[in-house]
Amino acid sequence: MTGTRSSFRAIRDEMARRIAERLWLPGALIPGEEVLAREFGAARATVNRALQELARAGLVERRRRAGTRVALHPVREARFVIPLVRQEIEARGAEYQYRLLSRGEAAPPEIVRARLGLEATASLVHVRCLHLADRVPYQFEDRWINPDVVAAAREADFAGISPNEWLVEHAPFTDAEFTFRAAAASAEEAAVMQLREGEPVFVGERITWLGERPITLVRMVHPSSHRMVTRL
Amino acid sequence: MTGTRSSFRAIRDEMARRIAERLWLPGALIPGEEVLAREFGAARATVNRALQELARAGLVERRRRAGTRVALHPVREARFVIPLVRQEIEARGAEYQYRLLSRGEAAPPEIVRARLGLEATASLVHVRCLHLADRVPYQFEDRWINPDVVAAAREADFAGISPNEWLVEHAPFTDAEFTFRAAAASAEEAAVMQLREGEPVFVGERITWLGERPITLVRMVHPSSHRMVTRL
DNA sequence: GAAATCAATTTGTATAGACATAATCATATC
DNA sequence: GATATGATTATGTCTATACAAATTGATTTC
Repeated sequence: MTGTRSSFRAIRDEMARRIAERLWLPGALIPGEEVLAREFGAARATVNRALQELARAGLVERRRRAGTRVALHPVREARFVIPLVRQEIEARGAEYQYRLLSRGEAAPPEIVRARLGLEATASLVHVRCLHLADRVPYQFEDRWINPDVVAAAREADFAGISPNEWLVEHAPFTDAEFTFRAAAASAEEAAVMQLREGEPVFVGERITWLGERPITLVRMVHPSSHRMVTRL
Repeated sequence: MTGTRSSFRAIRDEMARRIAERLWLPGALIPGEEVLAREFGAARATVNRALQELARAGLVERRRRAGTRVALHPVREARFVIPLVRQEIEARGAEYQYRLLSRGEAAPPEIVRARLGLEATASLVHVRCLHLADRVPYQFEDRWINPDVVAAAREADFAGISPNEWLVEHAPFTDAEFTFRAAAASAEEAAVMQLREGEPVFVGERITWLGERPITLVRMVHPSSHRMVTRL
């Protein structure tokens, strides 16, 4: 193939094709970087970059000295973009509205201790609000903020700006954990979202940390019409 | 910082720290690669690699000639690993069981045409089965396979091996679309999963293609105790 | 036969240098 | 003033080379 216009993209795609078309069978050892570099008429570093991308995508597994082999069970991973609710709604061409439902401070141990791993004495800022798309409830946000990390949260006015967006501006994070599941709407959720109690809802939860310190826990409740989609 | 042990990881993490701690503010232009290379005592290529990773993670935005700036709205993305059901169950230390419920061929237009975009005449292999963890229903799998792409699916014996695993072995794919949502259990789903009708279930759907040609559509139904979790 | 040791091999990473590419800014032209 | 043009500059990519790190396989030692 010498003479072909090479680039790590072209090489990566060609190798992905060979895997997809089973020219390189699952579990099989593929040629070493030097051999491939000669075949593609490129430097080893270029082939290396292509292979590293395939490895990151889960198509191949690489080990020093052992070489590179086609993944037996392509443990593919799906990536979901997590935008701001407002952007998500506006991207659909819908009108965005925001409504603050309640705001307070509390320290329920099942949140403070069990979920965030904080001392039982720590009190948290608690905000409940609703995001609407074309005047229909889109997401109910139930959020707890740790003011020991984000002191300004005590004074923040969440009537005009959602805690979602406020935190993006004021509280950088280094780590996050996402959970998604189905649940039955509680009486409160049903009332707020204009659903019947017990109706299925799609629930996302996110905890974020700055280093070791938890910043915020948020529970996001969507009606069952909500879909989370991604393309690999 | 010359003299510090450098590596693209160390440089990447140091820059991530500066962003997290707001030494580099959102929207701000950060120094160019050459300057950073001098500061870190590394080659420009090394700084480049570090910056590319930060860009991929969504922490910075880079444009030729314009330079690199800290992302204003870190549109973070969550990555979910999609393993085989069996691996998922065994990874929890639970006993895996598989049960074939039905197997046939049909061509319902709402699947053939509307979902897969095939000619109305195309008939599909239809498999329904159940995956159990410690003898409790874990996932109900309702799958349609396009035998025009995977001819062997017509003869495959799905009593011993789940279509899930069979397809991984026999049908490579190049593209996939994932959808997740909450729904109410249908009468059939409730019966199979030992739930009450209308109870919330967590539903995943996946369509895969080989090039332009659809391979399979699968609907995966989990009880509402199911959680899909990821970190960062 | 089991354990320890060592050499060989493959990927991982760093580097300097080069050119490509895209976008910006200033300038010239209509 | 609006539009084209071109120089400039920061990032994008490739190359050749070098050494590091991990792991295998063979060899030696007990």
